[in-house]
Order: sequence, then C-alpha cells, then structure tokens
Amino acid sequence: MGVIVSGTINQTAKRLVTLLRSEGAMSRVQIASALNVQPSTITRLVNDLFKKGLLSEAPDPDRQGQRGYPSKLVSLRREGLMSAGVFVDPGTLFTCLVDSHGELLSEETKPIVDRHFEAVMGDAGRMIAGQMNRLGLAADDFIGCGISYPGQHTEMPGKVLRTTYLADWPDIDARKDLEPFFGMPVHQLNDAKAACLAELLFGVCKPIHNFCYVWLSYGIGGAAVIDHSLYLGRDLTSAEFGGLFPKSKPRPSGQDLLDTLTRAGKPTSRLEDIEPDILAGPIVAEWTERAVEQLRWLSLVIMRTFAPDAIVIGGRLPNPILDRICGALSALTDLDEDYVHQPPAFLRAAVDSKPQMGAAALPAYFQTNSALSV
Amino acid sequence: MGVIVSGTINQTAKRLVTLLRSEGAMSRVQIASALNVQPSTITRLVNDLFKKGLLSEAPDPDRQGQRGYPSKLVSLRREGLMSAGVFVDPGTLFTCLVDSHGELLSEETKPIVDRHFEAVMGDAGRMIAGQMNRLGLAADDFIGCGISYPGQHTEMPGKVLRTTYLADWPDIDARKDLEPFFGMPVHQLNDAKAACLAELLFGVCKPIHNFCYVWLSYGIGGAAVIDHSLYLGRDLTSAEFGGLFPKSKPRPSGQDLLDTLTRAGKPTSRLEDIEPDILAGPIVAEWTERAVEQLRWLSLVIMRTFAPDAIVIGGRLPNPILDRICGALSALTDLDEDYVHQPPAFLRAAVDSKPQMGAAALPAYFQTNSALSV
DNA sequence: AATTTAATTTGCGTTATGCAAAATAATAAT
DNA sequence: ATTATTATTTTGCATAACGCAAATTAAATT
Repeated sequence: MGVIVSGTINQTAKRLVTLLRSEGAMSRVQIASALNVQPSTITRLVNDLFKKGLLSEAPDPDRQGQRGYPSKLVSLRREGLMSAGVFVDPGTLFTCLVDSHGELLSEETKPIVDRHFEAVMGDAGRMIAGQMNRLGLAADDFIGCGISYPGQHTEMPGKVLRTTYLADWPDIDARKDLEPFFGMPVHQLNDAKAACLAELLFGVCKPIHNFCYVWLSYGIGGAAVIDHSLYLGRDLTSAEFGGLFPKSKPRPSGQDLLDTLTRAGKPTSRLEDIEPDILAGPIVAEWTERAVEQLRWLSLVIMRTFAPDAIVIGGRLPNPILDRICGALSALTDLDEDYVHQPPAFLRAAVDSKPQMGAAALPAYFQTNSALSV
Repeated sequence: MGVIVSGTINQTAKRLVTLLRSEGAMSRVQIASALNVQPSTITRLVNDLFKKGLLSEAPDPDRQGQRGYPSKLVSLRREGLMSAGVFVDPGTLFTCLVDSHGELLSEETKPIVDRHFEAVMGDAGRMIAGQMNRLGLAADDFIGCGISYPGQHTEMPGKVLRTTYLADWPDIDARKDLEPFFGMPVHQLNDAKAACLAELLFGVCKPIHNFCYVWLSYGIGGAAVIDHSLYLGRDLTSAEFGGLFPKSKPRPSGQDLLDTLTRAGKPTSRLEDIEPDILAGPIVAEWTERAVEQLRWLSLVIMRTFAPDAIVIGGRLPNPILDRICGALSALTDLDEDYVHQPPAFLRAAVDSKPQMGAAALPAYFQTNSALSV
C-alpha cells in the first residue's frame, strides 16, 4: 500500500485528479485537451502517477470497430486516495472510511455517553483505527481524516469551529487540537459545508462547476461551489441561507417541523424519530407544502445572486420530505413571474444520509482540489 | 513604445501584474513571498518584464536608517498596459484611453445621431484612433479596447450582449463583429459588470478580494468579485440584484426616481437633467431615504449569500444621491436584528462617473487577470 | 498484405523555478 | 576608519515540467 500523495504534488497532477473525480474515466488525449496541455505531458504524468498507485487503467469497454490505437481509460484507483470521516451528532458518533470514489469501505456508529471533547475525540480516533485494522490498512494509507459537526465557524487564528450543542467544547483548531487523536492530517468544516463537498466529490455534483447547496437540518445551512471550489466568504459565512428567513417566523427548518408537530399534539424531539404514519400524514404534508413555497422564494434569491447551474437539496430532514421538496421544486416551470430565465436544475443530494461521508470528503477536497480552468 | 504583452505571458507574470495592480509598488522579496516563489524567480521575472517595458522601478522613498541592501520598489509602468474604452449611452458615445494605473490619457464624448450599429461603431473607432494619433500612439501600443453598454447578456455561442435601447442592433459577438472597427483585441460586458471591473482594477476595490457591486442606474444591476475574479454565473446573470425587487413595486432604481419626480409634478427624462434644487429638495430626500431602507435589505441578502468583505455603491444616479446612500449604509451599526456579524464595509465607487473607464478595464482584466491565490 | 487512422510514446530542446552561494549596499559596532 | 552585521538582490547550477515533432503501436479498411 503505502501512501501515495507525497508532500509535493504538481499542479497539473492536482488538476488531473480533480478532473478525473469530476468526469470519471478518460483517455489520455481527452485529458490533455481538457487540461489544455500536450498529450505527451499527460502520458508522462499518468504513467508516473500510475506507478505511484494513484491511478488505474482499463481498456475502453465501449470501443468497437474504430480505427487507430485503442485508447486506454484512465481513472482514479479506488485505494489510491482513501480518507476517514467523523461526524459528531450531539448524541451519536458516526465514523467511516471511504475510497477515492467515495465508496464506503467501512462505517461504525456509536452513542456518545461522555460528551467532553477529549472523550469524544478519543473514541473517534479509536473507531477509525479499529476500522483500519480490520481492513489491514494503516494510517499512512490515508490522505487524512475529516471532522464535521453542526456549529458556527469563527474567524479566529486557524479558523476554528465552535459548537453550542456539545458540552463545554473549546474553540477547535483542526491541526493543533485534532491531529493527535488521528495520526494523520485533519480537516474540519461544519455539517452543511462538509455535506456540500461530499456531493461535489462523491455525489450528484461531480460534473457541476457552479451550484448552491441548501442544507435542511434542524436549522437551515448552505454552501456555494463556484468554479468547482467551495466559496467560503467573509468569516466562512457565505451561503448561510437560513439567515434569509426571520428566526421569529415559520421557516423550512427541522426545528420548525418538530415545533409544528408538537403544536399539533404529536411531540417529537428528534428528526429520526418522526413516526412513519405521521410522516405520511396531513400535518407533515401541509408543512412540506409551505416549505416548498418558501424554498421557491429562496431559489429565486439564489438565482439572482449566485446564478448557479443547479440547486442541490439535502440535509437531515427525513428522506421522504426532502424527496418531496426536491420533486416539487423540479416541477416548477418558472420560479417567478419576473424571472425570465429557465429555472435551475434541482438535484436531490445523494450522500446526505451519511453525514460522516461529508467529513470524509474534506481531506480529499483540501489536499487535491484545484480549479480545473485553463 | 511597442506593445508589451506578447502572445504568451507566463502564469507567474500574470499573477505578478495582478498583484501589482492590487497592491501598488512592492519590493522583490515582498512579491516573492506574496506569490509564494523564491526571490530569485522574481528577480529574473521582474528584470525580464522591465526590459519589455511592462514594469518600472524606483528606490523606496520611505526607507530611512535600515540596515541591508536597500530594496527597490517595482510597479506597473504607466505606459506599459494601456487600453481604450467605449461606452454607448443610448444618446451619447463616451470614449477614452487609460494607462495601466487607470489614469485617463484622453477622453472624447459625442452625441449619437445615427443609432445604427455600423454608424456608432465606426464613430467610436475613429474617435479612439484620433485620440491615439494626438498622443503619438498606435493601436499596437494598446492591449485592447473594451466596449460596454446597458444590455442583457445572452448565452449564445460567443457570449453576445444584446441591447433593447439601441435601434435594431444585432446580437454582438465581440471578436467577430467589433474588432474590425478598432484594429485591436476587443472585449465587451454590460455596464454594471464593466463598472465593477473598473473599481477592481482602477478604483476603490484594488486590494479587496471579495466584494459585491450594486449598480444603481436607470435599472439596478450588480456584479460579484470572488477571489479577485469577476464571477459571472449561469448565462452571465450572477448578481442581478435588481431582480430581487419586484418590477411592479417601488424600487431604488433611477427609472423609479424619474417616475417619482413625474408624479410629483417635476417631470424629468434623464438622470443628468435633474435640477440642483430638486436634487436638494424633499422629494429626492424622501426617495433616497426609502432607497436606503431597501438597500439595507439587499445588503442583508448579499451578506447571507456572497458574504463579501465589502459592498460597493455606484452607478449613474446623481452623485449626491449615491453619496448619501453610501453614507447612510456605512452609518448602520447592524444590518438586521438577526444578523449577528459586523456589517460589511460600504464603499463609494470611485470611477463610476466615467462609464467608459469601465469599458477600458475590460482588456486589462481579461488579458492579465489571474487569481492571486497560491 | 499494404494502407489508413488515431492514441500513445519517445527524443530533444526550452523554460520556469528551486536552492545555495555570492554580491551588494546599507547600518552598527569596535 | 575599519570591521561586522544585516537584508535585498543576483548569479550559478540543477532539475522538473512541458511543448513540439517524429516514431511507435494497434486497430480497421482497402
């Protein structure tokens, strides 16, 4: 095995990895033209990275009856860029290992009993190490570990992430505070932004260069990807779409849904605990309808600002609700009478049900992402 | 003289030009550390570009009583990257030549009598050529010419710009339709986006990496700069802030102001024609106050989406009104009760009164801009 | 079996750039 | 006055990245 990404990875190599993540298997000439370099450059680069175990190669299965040297399709080797992910729900610890395609290699979930920082991170580190062990892998087969939890970013030295949910957690600086627990490079980002990266690298947004993610969880978060890069904005507060809905009024958030259920005499405290019959019933249906209307307005705001190619709907709201919301938005023929353009594509997030995959996307993103543009 | 930018300009050279535009004069070591390369690389690059006439060098005037080899400050040579600009008002043609610092070398304004495309562009070409002549310069001393006018971009092959104001103008493709008139590379963008680039390269936004421009003209336009690059979005419709205000209702646009004056018995048809006493009177004051309130809301939307470091106010509304609007926004201590962060910096655009400078910024931007990031 | 075709590879030269040592021009210490 | 110290810039050398053109390869077509 052995780790693959050495300290210095050439700029064109980064662009190549980003391209292959985005487009999947490609021939060398296709790569060369996409990256605007000579085929010979790609030959040398690919053969080099192949030797290092980063890439794999296969004959083109669709090729039939064409003249000329048959192209060989190059793609990321699954075991080439593996990463680990840890998501901290206030009550549960979700961990996983994923390969370069975002396929789960293993996962493990555990209730959190001791909520203190050291205890949670100690547990997480042991869970990750245990999974590696069972697969016969070592920490240096991995490019890193991502940590994600609901929380607010603050622009302190080192960009710390703060949570109010978890008892007396300090402001956390990824490198300094977290690496000791995992023995590999650590990256962190809050739940919405991490989930967005998971869609970018592993989910439905692989080929999309500009999109906005609307994250519907207990609160409403969001993220924006511009030119295949996460745009964070001042103090990492870009695309905080929740803030567009006044806090005091009804809004399409999970907390608002739970409050609505409580008012309707069906008190529920966690989104996962909403009963199937209630989920299928009129209270939720009515709430969803209102949410769709509010998100239609939000989509208009997004189109007037970011004007992305797609708006992605995901989060920790129950799946059927997110599916219904996304379906209803996709069915709109126009967003608003004053909006003369086509509505954007509305996409249902593919990997939002496993929030630890968002975390696992972080090292992959931060260590190999590079703008694809010429 | 002779042109300076040869066909191929190295990537680090682009980053250097962008850096010097943004930061002004710098020493070689400062440049090296800003661009994350070795000082020796900068020595060679700078000496090379100096020989080509792109850069100039001067002793550091502030240096006094420090040990060591005295640094020499490198900056863009004024005559090194000149460009031309043409702005087409429905009734007037504004043209100019500017140097690499955005200083006007010459300007010429002329009423449009024949509004047909060929006639207008023919005139513009002759005006530009005449100005060059008078200064003893030739077309190939210039990196290009920018064309700008109010209009809608449409995503047709080649990214055409369409106008409804000007009689039977076709969809225009910069390279194919415009270059014959000017004999140099031509770039085009609508008024708001061009004005934004003028602030980025020549105005108050030189050092700002993320900002949004709110363009208050007859209509309301806008633009967003992310990582020192203009972000255009799907079909070049990003940051079309006007669309956030329903067309049917009062809105902070110049047309709305003119309509307000008409209703108040002071009919005026052009923004330049508003009488000084009316400008200072209660109708305009009241209108401005309402505009400020609406723009406060818009600023909140901008902060929840782009979260830029600054919001820039500019346009063709009368100067005193724009000054008052910008002043009032700057004075806000918070944008909204739910917005817990600091308000952004509100900046008054510096070069919006000369819209042809926006046009002149286009060649400078498109031919040398390069993300500064590492 | 020879020809055509298209992808890939190889050989060669150039450019960009890192690294370390040297040169330079100032101030500070003796 | 001379020497030491300091920071910036330059130079010499080595190497990595990559363009270009020619060669190679493996298929289909003639």
